[in-house]
This record gives sequence, C-alpha cells and structure tokens, in this order.
Amino acid sequence: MPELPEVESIRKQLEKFLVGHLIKKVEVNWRKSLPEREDKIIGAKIEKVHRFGKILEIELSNKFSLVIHVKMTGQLIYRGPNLEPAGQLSRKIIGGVPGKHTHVVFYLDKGGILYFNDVRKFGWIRIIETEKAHRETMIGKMGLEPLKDLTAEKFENILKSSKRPVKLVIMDQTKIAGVGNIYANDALWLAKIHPKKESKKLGNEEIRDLYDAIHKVLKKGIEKGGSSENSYVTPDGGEGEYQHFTLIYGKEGEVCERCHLTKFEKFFLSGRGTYFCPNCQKY
DNA sequence: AATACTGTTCGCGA
DNA sequence: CTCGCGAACAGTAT
Repeated sequence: MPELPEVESIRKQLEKFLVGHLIKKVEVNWRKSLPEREDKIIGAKIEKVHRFGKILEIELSNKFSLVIHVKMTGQLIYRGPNLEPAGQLSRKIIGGVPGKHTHVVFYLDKGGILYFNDVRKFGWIRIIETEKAHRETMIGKMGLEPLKDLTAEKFENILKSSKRPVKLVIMDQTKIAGVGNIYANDALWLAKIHPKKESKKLGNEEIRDLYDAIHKVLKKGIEKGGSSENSYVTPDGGEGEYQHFTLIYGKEGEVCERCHLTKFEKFFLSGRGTYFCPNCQKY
C-alpha cells in the first residue's frame, strides 16, 4: 500500500529493472491514467528513479519525467530480463498482466515491459518536463522527507503550529511527505498519543516520542518491503511483509499487547479508519 | 443481494 | 485557515 515504505520499495526495484533502458513503445488503454501524449518519451532512456513522499519520478534522458502516483490500488509490474528468480505473480494482481486492469504498458528495449495496473483507476502517470514536474505537480508542494530532512526541531514546529488533530497533521503531505493511514495509526500507538489530540497541545516529550515512532515504523515498513494488507505488490510481482508486523492498524477488537488491559477500538477521523488503545492513548 | 469498507487526494461548502 | 464530506472507481467482506 502506497505510503512511503511501499513507494520506496517500488522505487528500489524500478531502479534495478529500468535504469539504462530505452522506451520503445507505450500503450495507453485508459486515457485518464496517462493524460499526456506518449510519443514525447519514445526513444528516451531511463536515467534515474526518484521518490518524493508517495510520488515516484522516473527521470528520462530527454528532459521529461514520468511522474507517478499509484494512490490506493495502482501497481507497477515489471516483466522481462533481470527478473530473477521469476517468482510467482501475486494473486493481488487482479486480472493479471496484461489484464482488464492494465491501463498503461511501457515496452522497453531488450524485452522488458512495465505494466501499470490499477483496479480503482485513482492512480495516475504524467509525462512532464523534469523541471516543471518539480514545480507544478504535487512534488512542488511536498513536505519534508521524514527519514531525511525532518529534524526533531522542524517536527516540533510543525506540530506546534496546528490546532488540528495530530493524526491529520502527520498525514498532511504538504507538511510531512509519505506518512499515510497505516503508519500514522501505528506511530501514534507506539508513541502513546491519541490520534485526535490537538497537535499544538502535545508536550515536548510526546513530540519527541512521536518523532521517534514515525522513524521506527517507516524504517520497519521499508525493512519489510511494505505492507501488502490490501493490493500493494512490488514490481517483481511479489508482496511486502509489513502487514504481519502492524502494531495497531486493522486490529480492532484485539487486546493491546502492551498494556493487556483493553481492546483496540476504531473510529473514523476525517473519513479514515483510526485505531487506538483506550488505555495507552488517552484523549 | 445489498451495504460497508478500502492505501489517496482534491474540491466544495460551511 | 479549518473541517467534514463527496467524488474519482471497482473489488472484497459481511
């Protein structure tokens, strides 16, 4: 699932599979998945693969970039050389590749193929000049990278300048890049903070704990290759493992393994499923 | 069969 | 500015 650890896992594999290859042909089956004319990138070489929060950028040799957001169900799947071992395709790739949910196909030299599958069609790929992409897509409004630029001091400033519930603040992509629903829930449980607590009312110790907790869950997520609880798969067609290590996400009704006193509860905050331990995370 | 829920983000009206 | 809500879609679980 496309939060920072998932997108970073995709990025690493794409880097391995795609860099150095030429784009020979592009097929677009669903125009909304790739609005720009695909002929702009035919013959271009794939130079680098970057990640900004939950956004991927495939930088090409001709001043253009492919900017990609997979949203909830977008999948980038590679088939071709360097795919070793050629493991089983995850059954989470509904319809297969290519299949009824394959909206864009990139044919590379030497037989490599990159498929963009997306059941819900919320994800998108844009072809934009590299510089412009950094200015005008979501990348331009992206907040700080939690594992790079987000210092404890900056984090404190962000939290202390908002009256919104802390969970919404850490998920605000214009402030902090890449934290989504799963990792936000897990980090708040780890730091023993109620998701609804007003951000600026957090104490210094809570802020520090949350800062550490965010680092911890994101690193764990990356280490486990992301969470395949739902439809996330890696470009090699495999799955991540974080879903077996979630702290609280998806565990409504289970007894808290830290305090053993209460069961996890769930409510909706701004439309998103929000989990908490009534004992560990007091409002 | 019908309804609720799902990782994300944007735009609207209050 | 903030908030909640519906929309963009389609599949799965209950």
